[in-house]
Amino acid sequence: MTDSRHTRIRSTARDVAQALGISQSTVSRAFTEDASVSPQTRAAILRMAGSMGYKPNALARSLITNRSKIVGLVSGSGGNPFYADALQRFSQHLQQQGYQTLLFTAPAGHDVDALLPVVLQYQVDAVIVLSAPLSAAMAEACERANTPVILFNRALSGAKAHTVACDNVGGAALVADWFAALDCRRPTFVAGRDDTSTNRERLQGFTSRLRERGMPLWRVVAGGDFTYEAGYRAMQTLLATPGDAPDAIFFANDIMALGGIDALKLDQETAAAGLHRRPAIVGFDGIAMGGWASYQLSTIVQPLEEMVAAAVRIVTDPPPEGQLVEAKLPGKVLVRASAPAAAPARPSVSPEQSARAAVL
Amino acid sequence: MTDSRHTRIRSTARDVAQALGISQSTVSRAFTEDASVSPQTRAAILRMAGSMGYKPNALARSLITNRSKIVGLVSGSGGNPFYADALQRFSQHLQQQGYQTLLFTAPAGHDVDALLPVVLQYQVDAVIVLSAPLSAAMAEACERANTPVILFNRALSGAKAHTVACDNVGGAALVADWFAALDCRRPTFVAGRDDTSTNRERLQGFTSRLRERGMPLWRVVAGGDFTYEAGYRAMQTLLATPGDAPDAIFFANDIMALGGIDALKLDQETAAAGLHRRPAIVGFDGIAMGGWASYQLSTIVQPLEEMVAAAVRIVTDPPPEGQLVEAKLPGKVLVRASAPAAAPARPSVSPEQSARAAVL
DNA sequence: TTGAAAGCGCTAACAG
DNA sequence: CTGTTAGCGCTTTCAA
Repeated sequence: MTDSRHTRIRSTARDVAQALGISQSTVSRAFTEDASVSPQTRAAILRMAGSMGYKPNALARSLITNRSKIVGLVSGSGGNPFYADALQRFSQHLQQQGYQTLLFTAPAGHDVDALLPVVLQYQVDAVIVLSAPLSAAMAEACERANTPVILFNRALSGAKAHTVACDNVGGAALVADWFAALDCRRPTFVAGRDDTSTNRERLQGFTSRLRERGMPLWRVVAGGDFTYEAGYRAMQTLLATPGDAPDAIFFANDIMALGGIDALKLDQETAAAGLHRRPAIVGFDGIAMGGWASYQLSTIVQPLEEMVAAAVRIVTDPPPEGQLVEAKLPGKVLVRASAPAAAPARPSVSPEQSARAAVL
Repeated sequence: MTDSRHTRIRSTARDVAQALGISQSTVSRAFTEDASVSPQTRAAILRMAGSMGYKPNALARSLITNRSKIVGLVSGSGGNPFYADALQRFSQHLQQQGYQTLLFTAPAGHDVDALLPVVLQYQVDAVIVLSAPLSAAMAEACERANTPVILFNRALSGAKAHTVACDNVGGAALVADWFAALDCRRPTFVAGRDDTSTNRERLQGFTSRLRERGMPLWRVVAGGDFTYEAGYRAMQTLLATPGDAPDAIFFANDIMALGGIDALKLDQETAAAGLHRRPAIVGFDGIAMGGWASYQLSTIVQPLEEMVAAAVRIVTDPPPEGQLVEAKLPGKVLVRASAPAAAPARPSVSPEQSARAAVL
């Protein structure tokens, strides 16, 4: 009576060795890049292994080398395309460096604390946290387990974790400059989840640069969430008192801005068209949908590829013991139709960039 | 001179045992659900483990149990939100069943063959292939390695692999019925990648149901790709000869349809508005963006949640040896503004249903 | 209920 | 260059 669950018969290094009448360790060496095996033996081994379908067991290897070549990627469950994109790139970059990605998704609304013990059981070489909050306690647990943690676009003050992020404060300041150059009178911020560092930093960077320029922040609308629906509702709120509309709106991220644009469109269809001037709209992220013809969203583009590369580099070339990386990469202005380019004269946005608006 | 890479000191079961003056195997038992340990010893062990930060090493466990509780999830690199959504759900469902997800992403344009050997080295309990083609040869390699393969929304004739998919043929037939009820004269199909089973099946289901109803397929436009841009260009092609426009278009998937809608909008702004009547537009998938106010895309919704659940069930409750699952789940019509609802009795449009178009 | 011992598949000394 | 030996951290008989 054989338990079928225990019947995963895959051939082992010993099987190959026996078939060839050589020692098991020689077989092992044939699969190690810089081990001393004669070319003939190696060739014979590889041929035999091929015909027997043998491949070294990565789990057994990890046990002895103490390095699993697995990275735990912990992510929230929001539907933000920016993070879907990031996830794909992480997977590809890591793969290319010989690492595997073990994916964990936090249930909606939860933080990732409950997941981490499991992640650690799989002996991951590092943990990357991707769009979900992590408690300081858990960061410490990783520290104790000697597993580096990399926070991607998340800040966690005082925690022993590496950080790779877009310069949210600086990016938001660019938006303030932009609105100033457009001579806007009623700059408005639509907030996402306000317990996130991205939201706080974008609001803060926006507000303080406006203040530096002597412009008061006209209004802040709480979206509550980084979603299309939240952006849509926020715009409705803003349009509720018709005589009192903003002339420039900075949304906490792109997908909210898309919702806002849609709400605005509907409103302008309803009201006598052209009754109030279209406000300038700017988002943050640089997701593909912003370039779609219906939106033509102006935005601050995060240097996603570079950010991912930076995070992966921390995994592949770990910094000296005890040293924490804190990378903050600058975002770039992308001008499309939703907010006109600023005039050249003042220290703000260059006009030549409006050429980049073409969608196809 | 200690090699720092080998210095991942995490406490082991032996450490805990020594600290408690008991045997290592007792510690092991404390972490197994139905092992015989006295409640007191277990409590003591768990407490000590907690304070030492000990957790069983999942890799070592896999080595002996011959089950890794890891599922390899192999995916293509397209930016289709439908698959991003599927990925998230897989991750959550598997997690909930105590399985981990090892993620592999095929480089753009490639099939997943090159990835599979690596996947197998990690001793995954199953492989799920998600939006990328898999060769029959590779499916066989998995078979030899005794690892079940589950193809998600992909067909592979003759291969020893389980299959979970939406009923593309049936769904496409629903679109044909719909267009017939609308009394369309020029039903058109915009194709995606034509080396995919999804594309073939949707075209075939559409065409043959049209034929059954005595309606000729008016035109097929090759998109080339399942992308927004491809849909956009296809629509431009269709609009190139103005007197000769289709009155109903079925796009191979949602995201192409969104591109098509945008191209159509632009065209109608340019041309004297209302010159030609808006064609009915229907997509396939049911992605969130289809519900956005700018699009209001009518579509065939894939039962994604059920499909994922079905695939995961194959992993958790494997069918008897040698038996292959072939699940085909029905899609559902979702009426929004881009294609009017068909009247129940007669082939005409009921106006009241356009009320369902509201987005929020 | 507990401990001792064997061994999963592999890598890494150490001899030869 | 190759074989022998000793474990990596764990589960699992088998006795006690």
